[in-house]
Amino acid sequence: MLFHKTLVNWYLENKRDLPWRKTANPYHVWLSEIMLQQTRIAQGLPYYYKFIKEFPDVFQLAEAPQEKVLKLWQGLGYYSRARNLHATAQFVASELNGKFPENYKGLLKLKGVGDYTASAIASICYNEPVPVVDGNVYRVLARYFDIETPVNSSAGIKEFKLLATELLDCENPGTYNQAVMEFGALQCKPQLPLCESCPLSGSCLALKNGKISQLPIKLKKAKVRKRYFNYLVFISEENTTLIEQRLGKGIWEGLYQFPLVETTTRLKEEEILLEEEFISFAGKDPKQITLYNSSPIIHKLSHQHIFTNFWLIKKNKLPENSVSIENLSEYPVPVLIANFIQDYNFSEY
DNA sequence: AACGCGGGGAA
DNA sequence: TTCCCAGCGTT
Repeated sequence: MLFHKTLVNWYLENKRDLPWRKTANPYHVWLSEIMLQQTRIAQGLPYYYKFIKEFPDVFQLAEAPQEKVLKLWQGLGYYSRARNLHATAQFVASELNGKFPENYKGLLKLKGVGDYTASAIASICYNEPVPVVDGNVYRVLARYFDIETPVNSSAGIKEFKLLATELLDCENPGTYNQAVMEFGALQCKPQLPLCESCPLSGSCLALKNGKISQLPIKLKKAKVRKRYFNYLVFISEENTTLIEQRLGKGIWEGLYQFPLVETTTRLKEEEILLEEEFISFAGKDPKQITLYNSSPIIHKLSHQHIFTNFWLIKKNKLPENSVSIENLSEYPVPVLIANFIQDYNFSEY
């Protein structure tokens, strides 16, 4: 049987019941695709429900303050997706009368929509014959055809895109595209794929050649960077604290945090208390400054390990721009900060 | 072409 | 630990 035919048959039998599969509404499909970039369905699903409930259409998303969008996105990671999502909603609402572009080329122009996402929306919503090539597709094709070209090399990107184009089921590209991805997620999994029950096992070259566990091949990425954060948690007698928004480029852009003193090396407790920058923010009265965590909290991201200390600093009064501790939960914050706020119950003050 | 960008689940 | 997830934008 044809490659695409086998996959679509498998898909119709085995696909998961997911909310964005019940519709061809481009707003819903677009939202789901942005959320699922580099994100597992299990992790993205609750966020999808939250967003659909809070913003039933593109106009309501467009009208929302960016902070509200970021707050709803909190915990999902890759926050530039949320900012681009919001910007694109505003563009579609105001410039396109609320109608998304109806083909690959037009969709590709939207912020946050790249080759994969434009192909996904165009094929699913408008039946345009364009192939998706995501992590699942790389894996399925690399194995089935025993291709050793690194999938994240420029040669690999070209080769797999071309192959995917040839394999595409032009009659129902949306269903086929979802079929390959679902097949990669459930059957042709990264670890311990289910080759015994695989409908393609008879013609899979990697299986035949005993190379399933070696494919796909990826080029190694850069090492993780270590960083050392000291957060200054001020607490006034009026139960207010100081927060700041992370500006400029870099991690957690646009999110809020406590005032931060970052050091280039790992310092002992006594040493940071002597740092000029630390003193200028926190003062040097040892009676008012205590370290909350007994050992550094290590927040591990795929590209950074952040060693964190939270310093509690009592003050009589704080500047006008301090915020009430009760209102802290309204601000979008990194998971690192959210965990602290939850763990440290401000109740004793 | 290479890098930066989150957080979490699975083995 | 290590891998990798319905990738994109910037440099």
